[in-house]
Amino acid sequence: MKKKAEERKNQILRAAFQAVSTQGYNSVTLQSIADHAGVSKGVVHYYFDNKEDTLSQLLEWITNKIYKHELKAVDSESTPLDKLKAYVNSIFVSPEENEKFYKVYLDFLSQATRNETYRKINHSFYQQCWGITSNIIIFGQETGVFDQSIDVEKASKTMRSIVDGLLIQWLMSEDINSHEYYKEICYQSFLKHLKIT
Amino acid sequence: MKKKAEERKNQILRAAFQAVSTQGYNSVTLQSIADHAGVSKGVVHYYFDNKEDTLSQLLEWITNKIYKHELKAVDSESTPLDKLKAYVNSIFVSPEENEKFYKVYLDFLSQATRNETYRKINHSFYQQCWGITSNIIIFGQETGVFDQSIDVEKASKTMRSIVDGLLIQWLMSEDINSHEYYKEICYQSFLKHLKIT
Amino acid sequence: MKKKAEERKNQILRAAFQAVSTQGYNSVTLQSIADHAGVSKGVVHYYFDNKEDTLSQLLEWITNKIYKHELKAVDSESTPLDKLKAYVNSIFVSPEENEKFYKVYLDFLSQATRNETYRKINHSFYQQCWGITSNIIIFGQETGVFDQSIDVEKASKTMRSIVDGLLIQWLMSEDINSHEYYKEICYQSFLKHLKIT
Amino acid sequence: MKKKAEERKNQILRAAFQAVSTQGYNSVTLQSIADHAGVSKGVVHYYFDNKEDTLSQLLEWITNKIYKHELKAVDSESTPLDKLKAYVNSIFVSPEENEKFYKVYLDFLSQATRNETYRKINHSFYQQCWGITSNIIIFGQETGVFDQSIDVEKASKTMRSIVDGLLIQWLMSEDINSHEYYKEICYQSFLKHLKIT
DNA sequence: GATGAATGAGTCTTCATTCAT
DNA sequence: CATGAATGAAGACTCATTCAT
Repeated sequence: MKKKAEERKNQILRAAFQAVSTQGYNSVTLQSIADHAGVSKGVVHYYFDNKEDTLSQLLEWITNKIYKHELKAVDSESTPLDKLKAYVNSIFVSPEENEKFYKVYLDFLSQATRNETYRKINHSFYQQCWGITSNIIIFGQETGVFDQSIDVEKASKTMRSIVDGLLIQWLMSEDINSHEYYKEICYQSFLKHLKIT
Repeated sequence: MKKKAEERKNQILRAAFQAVSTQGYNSVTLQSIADHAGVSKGVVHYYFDNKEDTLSQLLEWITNKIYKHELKAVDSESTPLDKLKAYVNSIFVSPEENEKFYKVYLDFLSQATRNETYRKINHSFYQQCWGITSNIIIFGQETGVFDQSIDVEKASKTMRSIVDGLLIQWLMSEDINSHEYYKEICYQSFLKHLKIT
Repeated sequence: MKKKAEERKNQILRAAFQAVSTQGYNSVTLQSIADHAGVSKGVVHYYFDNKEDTLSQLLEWITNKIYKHELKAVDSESTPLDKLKAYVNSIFVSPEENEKFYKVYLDFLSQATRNETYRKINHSFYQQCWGITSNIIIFGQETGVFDQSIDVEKASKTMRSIVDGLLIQWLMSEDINSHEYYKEICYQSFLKHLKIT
Repeated sequence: MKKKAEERKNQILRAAFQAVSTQGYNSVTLQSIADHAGVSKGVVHYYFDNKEDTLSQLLEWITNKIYKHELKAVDSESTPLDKLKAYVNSIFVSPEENEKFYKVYLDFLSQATRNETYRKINHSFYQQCWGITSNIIIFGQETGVFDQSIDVEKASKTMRSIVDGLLIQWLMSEDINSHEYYKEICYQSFLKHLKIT
């Protein structure tokens, strides 16, 4: 029985993701989420306390999915450079995916500036992201591929900032097909930053 | 008479900035903007067509102010490195100022993903920002301070992404006093990126 | 379930009729309609798209009711003259009823001059009214009671104009008790017009 | 000085007529009336107490103008039949004029059902209209052109109802070019009613 | 568990009216 | 006299939330 409830929640979260991505955090209605999920409005309230609860669980769910996706990609490679490449590839998936996710993610960032719950969830996500790059950098330093003088913490923050910042610029650009171009900038910036010797 | 109207609009835009920064783009009400400006609700409608008009003019006004502020800071220095330093200083003004502006700015970024008007205004802002760093980089290359091989366009995008990305991470951090720390990361990342010779 | 919704809509339309009759088309508020129906404001919006939708459905509902009432009265008689008499009786029901309906009807006529939806609904109503009198006239001509030379279409238009025009004059008169007098004028005008032989 | 004020008021009333005809009684704003008159909003309030005062003076002004127009037309003819013809002609002036006036007039009728001031003004207008036809009928009876048995009061009411009713039907028709047709119906109905011998 | 009818708080928006200049 | 800036009351509409079925 528990399983069924879990599935139901996932179904609603998936629907919520679609709905928020299309309509935006503030324009989205519980009715619209219910419609996307193919259930009635009451169901959403049955599985979630209220609108904010629904959406904060969505943030947790989606950031966790993204993190796992990135982690898996990095783990499946064995050299620092391959891991770095895999990381960038796992982030710049496709214009469609990135657009959908970053629209929602920007909404949450915007909310998080004034909502402690969201802020904390997002902070955890950042820590996970920093963790991935930290591991890559340390591994690279240990194997002599990356510059020894790099401050791991600082570099991780810079790398995350490049990812977020570039994808935001891409979203704001007039040309959605510049996706590949921004991906390139990201990877080259990473390399430059880690001063490959 | 025209002057008075212009002042009135600025007064309302200042109030709107305060109100949006505190309450957020979507929670802000025209009533609250009017309250912040110390005028009646009707006045806002007298000077602006509607809520969206008010807020899009706010975005234009605030990004323009920020751009001019950065430009002035950079122009007042004469060497590439001083200009770079001045640019970073003009961005990382103070925790209070940065928090206020970036809260509002994130709100607008979030809106811009689904609103062409906002997107365009923000795109113009980006072009202005890219322009500032491009000039610094080219100047540095001409004077032999920065690496000749740097792709100016790409570097400018990376630099803007570092600024945005770091300030977002700073906003999300638990420690608002890490402002100085993030500023440092920004400057060091810039230097590393321009491969000072 | 469908039936309940239908009843609810009728309940609201009845309430809307009362409200419009009392306050007038433009002064009526959805709140007032809700009050008259003994429901909350939201209910009206639940069953109708918006104010105009509510009121245009009211126009359709009320004109249809009037038409059916007139038709039934005429159908229950068997001679042309009796039908004519029944028609007049079905129109001039009582001062209270006529006042209530014609106040609302004048409101809609006034709206219909600038609103295609209302104009069309009202045009349909006119066609139904013309149909009733046309049938009476043709029946009268066939049975040799009415003048053969009467142009059925023209006569129907004149007859409807006499009904509308007289009831408007009655509404504008200082003496609401002149109802019977205006009814008499109507019937006599009809007879004169059909040149009873 | 008095003359200038009178002209000013007329200028505003003319503007109000245009504005009401286009936008409707309830949609019209004092701003729009001021715009049509080419003056500022304040001016309207200077010459009229408030919106209702403006519009009730408009009703008086416009009905008076119509009455004088009809009276003049009738007075310029010398035989009963010519007077009757002239009366119809003075009413069915042109599609444009009739449309403009009857839109406004229907608005006022609709208001008059719940506003004593308007009702009285309109009742006076009706008395004037009845007066015109009464005179024609009596003149026709005296000269032996019309049926002696006609009840003058009743016939006048019927004749006014035919005018109002037909013009309303014409306004509601899909074909605004049927103007001539409705005029014909009006004249023929009048003749039929007065039983020309 | 699921549905969707009902509620009502909260906002934008319009506009008559006032009044200082 | 004329202007138009300012006010604020009023109303349509949205939607999260509740709850009876």
